[in-house]
Amino acid sequence: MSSNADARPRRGNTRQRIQDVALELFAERGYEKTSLREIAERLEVTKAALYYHFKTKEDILGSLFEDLARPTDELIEWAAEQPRTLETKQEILRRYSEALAGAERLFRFMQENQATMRDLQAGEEFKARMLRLLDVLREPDAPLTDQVRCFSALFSMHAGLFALKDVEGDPEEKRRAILEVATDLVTQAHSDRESR
Amino acid sequence: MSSNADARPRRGNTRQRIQDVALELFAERGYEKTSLREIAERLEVTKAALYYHFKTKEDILGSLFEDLARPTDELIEWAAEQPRTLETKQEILRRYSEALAGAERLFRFMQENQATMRDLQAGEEFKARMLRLLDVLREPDAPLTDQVRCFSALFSMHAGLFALKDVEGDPEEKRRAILEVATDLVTQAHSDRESR
Amino acid sequence: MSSNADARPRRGNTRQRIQDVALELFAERGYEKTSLREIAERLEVTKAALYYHFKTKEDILGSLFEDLARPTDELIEWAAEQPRTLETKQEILRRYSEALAGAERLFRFMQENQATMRDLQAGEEFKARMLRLLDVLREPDAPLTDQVRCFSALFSMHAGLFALKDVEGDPEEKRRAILEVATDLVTQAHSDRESR
Amino acid sequence: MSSNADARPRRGNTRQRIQDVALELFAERGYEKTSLREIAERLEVTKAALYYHFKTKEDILGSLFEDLARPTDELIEWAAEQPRTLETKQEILRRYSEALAGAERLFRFMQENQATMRDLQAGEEFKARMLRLLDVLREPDAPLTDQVRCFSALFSMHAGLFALKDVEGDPEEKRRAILEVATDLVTQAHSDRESR
DNA sequence: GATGAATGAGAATTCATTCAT
DNA sequence: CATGAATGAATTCTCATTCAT
Repeated sequence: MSSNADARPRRGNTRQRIQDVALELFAERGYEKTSLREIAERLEVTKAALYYHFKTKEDILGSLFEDLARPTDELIEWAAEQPRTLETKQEILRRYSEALAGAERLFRFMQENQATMRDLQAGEEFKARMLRLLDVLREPDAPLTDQVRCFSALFSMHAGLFALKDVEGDPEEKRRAILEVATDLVTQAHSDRESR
Repeated sequence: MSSNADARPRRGNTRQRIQDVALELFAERGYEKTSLREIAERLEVTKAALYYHFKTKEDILGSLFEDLARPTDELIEWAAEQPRTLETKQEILRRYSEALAGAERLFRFMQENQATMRDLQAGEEFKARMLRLLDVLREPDAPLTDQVRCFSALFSMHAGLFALKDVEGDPEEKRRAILEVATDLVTQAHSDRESR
Repeated sequence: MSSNADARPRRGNTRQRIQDVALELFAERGYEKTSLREIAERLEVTKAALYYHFKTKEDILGSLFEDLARPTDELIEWAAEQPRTLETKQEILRRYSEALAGAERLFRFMQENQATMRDLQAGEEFKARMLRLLDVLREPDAPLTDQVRCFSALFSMHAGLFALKDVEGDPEEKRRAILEVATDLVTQAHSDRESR
Repeated sequence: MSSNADARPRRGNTRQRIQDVALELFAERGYEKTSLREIAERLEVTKAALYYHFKTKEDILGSLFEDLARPTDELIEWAAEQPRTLETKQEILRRYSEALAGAERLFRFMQENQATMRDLQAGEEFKARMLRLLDVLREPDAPLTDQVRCFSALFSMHAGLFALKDVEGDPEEKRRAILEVATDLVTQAHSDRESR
């Protein structure tokens, strides 16, 4: 019988707690403006303790991506193998929307710290993934507007995550609205194919 | 014979040059990662010279907004006074697209440094402007999806500015494609009004 | 044979050493004219080390007060509880004179950096203490001259600490002479009470 | 017809105005904490203008002493020539008290910025004057206590200038009270001479 | 009698990182 | 698994001062 079910969960989970607090602060105040001191203080450990668990500051961020972006990664992997049908595309969006919702803070962080992401290893990787996803959605020889539509669909899903924060109602409802619009865009882009 | 042909061209333009270099670096490397030392070095002046022209680092950024975002400001002002017709909305997008193109680096900067913008005075102001613009485009009692469409239109215009950079072809063509998609979205949102 | 006889004696005493050197320099050259660089250099540590031990420059000074002015504080506490007899007053002066001698450099510092003290937290606190001490010595309804005498007694004790430095003889003898004059003044002020 | 009788008295008096504002700020916030920028701003001129009138910051302060401390200087000159009678001493105190009142801000400044004064030329000079004044008051072979009394008298007059500020009543009355106490002290010191 | 533009030196402070214990 | 103590490099900013105009 484990000793502390809901008591202060200290112990093997320090790594986890660092990640939690780090993500919270990174998302809240930005990567550069969050210092390791702050993270350590909020956790009531010393800065040196952080270095026991992670090699560098960038590493902490990296670990967040590894842990939180994996579902997204798998989704993209899966998507790349599907046939390029409309149904597939729609399903991809549906799943991507959920993936985003599941790691909201992380994606919000990315959205708001793009300049920072650019020279972080995790940033490069993420950008590559996005492009692969885009490649699944769009038709290479489609007119520019349709390409934009696909891009727009993706981007709106990202941005919607937090930009609609101070707009209105129930988050889940909003998510579905965004998904609907994105699906519309991709559908339209897909349909244009035939009329060419 | 004029005294300094190519000698130190230290005329009244230093302030301008600071702004130029600052915007360049801010956009390129991000606000926090750009130090005043770098700006000064690139200009071959001392850091103190920057402080002769601007009170703080934030002030430099602020001045960029004042100078570059004014056309946008005036556009929004104008937009707020127009009747809420479809044509108006389309015209607004058209003009906004141009305004964005005219201050591309600045808007790219904003897009990529949102976390930073959040606690800058200029950030607050900009956000407020965006919301006003959104208010002109959307119908307050429209269904959520239509609201999202309007938001999406705006956001895609911003993001498109630079996110399409590493995608393809002629910038002007891309801009028009983005504008077209945005217009579609707003048009669709507007038209839904009747079918309610 | 212990490992570092005269090697870097970098034990737990750094904080102390900072305080020592800081007080020395603050008293010698004034608070503003003493830079953290100087303190660090004289200690052969880096500036950052100072910040490990103290949050700010003002904090270093604050800590000196906390450590050195405590005896004085306790004395004032004690004084406030005594009956307002002449004997008490004399005893207070006697003790205060000793307290001053025990933290000579600190009081000299205060005396010579009043302008600085004014906007330091420690300054406010000290002033409040002085007024409380004065309140114990003087009779609230005594004539103005007697109030001045009490104030003068106190002030002379402070100033004497260092102003007599370049005057003459044995410090301890001087201290006693100052105390005697101060006692005279307070005694006179107290005696006047009856003749009113 | 003169153009500006009571209008902004600009013109030949800038030097004066600099001195006024400088003294005001020096006394208010301390010498080091007062920057030339502040002085210039309050005068609505540029820093460079200050340098037209004074060679350095220290020079501004120096000029204040030259202008304001001259009466004191003359007094001391005069005092040094008088016979060493009790009446003389009393007269000296009386005059000195008035001299102090006439340049209150300057003396307050000195009192509160002793650490600064120490390495200013004006500081050295002033200290020398004080010692000469002290030499006129005290008897060289008097017991230590009596020497202290003289010193105390002088010092109380200085300190009283502003330390009694937050104590009570009418300034002029306070000045007289201080003078009275100082006179008492010197008288006592003088009288002891006989009883030796 | 002043300004506009700049500089060189230096201030306080913060940060990511290291390492012996 | 962690801390205490420290560092080196950087950062933003301020100051007294200079000088051509």
